[in-house]
Amino acid sequence: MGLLPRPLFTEPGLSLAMIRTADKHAKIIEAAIRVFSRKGFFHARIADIAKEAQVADGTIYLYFNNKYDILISLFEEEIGKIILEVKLLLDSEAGDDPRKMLRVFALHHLQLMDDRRELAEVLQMELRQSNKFMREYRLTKFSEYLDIISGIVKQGQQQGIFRPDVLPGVFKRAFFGALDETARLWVLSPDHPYSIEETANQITDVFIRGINTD
Amino acid sequence: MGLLPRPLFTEPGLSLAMIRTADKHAKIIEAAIRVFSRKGFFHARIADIAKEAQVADGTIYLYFNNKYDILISLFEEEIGKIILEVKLLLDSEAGDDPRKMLRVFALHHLQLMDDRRELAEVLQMELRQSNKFMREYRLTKFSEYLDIISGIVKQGQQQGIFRPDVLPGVFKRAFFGALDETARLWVLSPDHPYSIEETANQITDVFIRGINTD
Amino acid sequence: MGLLPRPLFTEPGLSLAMIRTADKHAKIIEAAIRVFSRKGFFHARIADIAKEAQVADGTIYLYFNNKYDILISLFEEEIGKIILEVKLLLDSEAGDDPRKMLRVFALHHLQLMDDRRELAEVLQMELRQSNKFMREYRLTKFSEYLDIISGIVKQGQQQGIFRPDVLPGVFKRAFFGALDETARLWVLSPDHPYSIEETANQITDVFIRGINTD
Amino acid sequence: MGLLPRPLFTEPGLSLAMIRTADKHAKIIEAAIRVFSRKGFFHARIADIAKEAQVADGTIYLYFNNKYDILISLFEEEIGKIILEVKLLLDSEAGDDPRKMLRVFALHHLQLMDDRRELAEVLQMELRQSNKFMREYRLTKFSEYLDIISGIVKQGQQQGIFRPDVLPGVFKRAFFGALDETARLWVLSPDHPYSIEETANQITDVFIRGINTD
DNA sequence: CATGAATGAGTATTCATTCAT
DNA sequence: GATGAATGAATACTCATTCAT
Repeated sequence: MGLLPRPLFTEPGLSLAMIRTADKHAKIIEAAIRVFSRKGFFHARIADIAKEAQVADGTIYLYFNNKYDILISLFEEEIGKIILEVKLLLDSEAGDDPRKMLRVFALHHLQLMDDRRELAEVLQMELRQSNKFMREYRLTKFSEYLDIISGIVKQGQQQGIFRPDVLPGVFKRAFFGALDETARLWVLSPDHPYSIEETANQITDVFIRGINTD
Repeated sequence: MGLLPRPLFTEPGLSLAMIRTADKHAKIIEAAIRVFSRKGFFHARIADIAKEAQVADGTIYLYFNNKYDILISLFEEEIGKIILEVKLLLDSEAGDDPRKMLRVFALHHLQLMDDRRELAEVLQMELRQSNKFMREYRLTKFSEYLDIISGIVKQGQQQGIFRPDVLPGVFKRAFFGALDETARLWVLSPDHPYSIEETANQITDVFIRGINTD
Repeated sequence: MGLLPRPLFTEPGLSLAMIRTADKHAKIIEAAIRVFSRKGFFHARIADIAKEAQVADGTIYLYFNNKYDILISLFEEEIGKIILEVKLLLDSEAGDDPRKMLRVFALHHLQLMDDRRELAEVLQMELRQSNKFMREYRLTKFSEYLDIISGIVKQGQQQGIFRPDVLPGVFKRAFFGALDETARLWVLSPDHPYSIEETANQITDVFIRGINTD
Repeated sequence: MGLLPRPLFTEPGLSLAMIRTADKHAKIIEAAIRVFSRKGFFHARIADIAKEAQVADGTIYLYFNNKYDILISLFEEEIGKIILEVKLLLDSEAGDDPRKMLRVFALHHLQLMDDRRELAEVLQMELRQSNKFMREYRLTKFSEYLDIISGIVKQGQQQGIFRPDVLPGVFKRAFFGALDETARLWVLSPDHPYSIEETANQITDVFIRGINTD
């Protein structure tokens, strides 16, 4: 590294075609986020997504098996990105302090839901709605996201900072649920009375006090 | 005339027709809960609900304006019942202790979600899913349900038991979200590793420690 | 005759029940005229007619076999009345002059269509629309109405006033069609530029000149 | 490049796609004429028209907005064609003689109604039936058709052949009504006792004598 | 006779998906 | 790969008619 980076499009194994392909795939996902957030999954039409992505209806089926596959892919890919983001942030900003880590996680989650309103709506709405269909699918990335929380808890317990009798598997759901239900309010009524930081701190405070030893 | 007591069914406000009407209405709501939980709102057919309720398709439209109206009615009526239940329980079992009250609320919520799995699924799924459509509707009953929590918090703050800097409006969402996300897991995978009581206590412990003064 | 007329309701064979029956029958026909004219036959609902007639839906089926039967009855009865009216008028006002008779017929027809707008609409619209179904039915009264015209023509030919080579069976349709198409315009756009008398005269003038000998 | 002539199907304004599109549109209109004439507008099912046109149900909605739009398009297009036809015929066969023109118009109208029985039925039936709905629509083509008649009358009046006191706006409706009511009989009972030519002449005779100066 | 709640057959329209070009 | 015209299955809702009261 440090030498001239090879231009992306000449890199072996990443042909022009593959880039174009990746482009279309991404364009469709992005279009789907906008359309799903605007109309909801069921009321969104493939034609809407195609128009938004500036491709033909049929083109979508070159990249996805069916409408539902777009939703699943969207979830896994976007949550995948979020996981990378939050892990990076935890490394760079929270040091080894589990309390700080929970704070960083909470703030990041709420900020994300506020910054990327359309994505938030899709994750909020459809993640739940689709319970029924999600049963078959393993939402592996979503589990991975929740496991960041339980990981923090375990680390805090090993450090003796968090009470050992708290079940990490219960805590992760409670913590995530608390954050997400709060964010859901914002999606519904965008003018929130308290700032994101304030809210994130309020919630984290309660949970940290709740889990601290002594 | 005048001597004979009027037969019960002519008593104003409770005619036979009204009883029959109430019956059908309830039968349809109950059928809808089962069908929505089985297939989800969008995949549920009016014909399915009619069959399940043992009425003709058209009969449903004598009691509800449209498919969506069934969902809304179902919400408001069922949550209305839950509110009555939990308020009664708080009165009879929690005395004036806000900590006890949170515990009772949590246990009741989780138990309900576990006992009435089908209703739980509908509330879980469709409450979220329908964000899009709910915007127009005021989910008044749902707000009322959440306000029970903030009411408890305020009472605790007045008694000096809970920290005054906790925002009841944030706490109510966090607490509800924590409970509901936990219950959601059970709806998806019914075999939960920990008992309901244990889980309810874990969550309430965290929140009570988190909100307690000192 | 000349003696006291027996009151209708005591006349043997015309019981109170029969009168009430006749009342309901008439009320329904009148309601149907209003509703059909407002919405057209197909869009009119039995419930609309029942409401307009202030009877229960089911009551209609005590007096008519089905929706279509109302339309047919309406036609035959109303046209029956019109025939009586116009024949009376011809007797009293046209003497034995076939030219005068055509004039009276034309004026009466146009005036009727103008005075009873709702009936006019039904006759105009549905008479045509229902071609398909009318095929089975013999619209005997309608034929009788047209035959008044051909009767006049024949009389005029016998008197040597009208050309003998005019076919009465063709003339009757042409004359009626001319009047009715004119009236149809009024039903559509009620503000007609010329008076009814003027229009009736214009049309009759053309036809009388057209059929007069030399 | 540049030497070879562009293949026909890339010629702007007449692509293969456009030809195919025109085909389908026409096929559907033709099918609709047959089906509407057989069953009437209201009893005709979209599925019937699709089957008759040998396309899928959904295909119809690529060319028309809804069922009613098919009827309107059918009217305007078919009457448009008839107008062209009759104008051509008037030019080639009637010279400048308004009497001859009326004769040509009458014969053409009756012949058309006889030759194209199915179209005749639709125009007869539905044109009337749909009064109610037609009010919103301007039946521009139909007006144009009637205006051919009033145009002839005006021309005759300018030439001093027709009486100046005849109102062209009344005459056009009377003449059309006479022809159309006659044709309606044939649609109902196809075996007409007199030939088309004879009937056309009878009617035109009456009207020409009726409108001639002295 | 009168009622009106209940019935269930009937259908226009939508839209995910395919496939010939 | 890309297109978008064509497909046809799927379904909420209406309303004429019946019949128990």
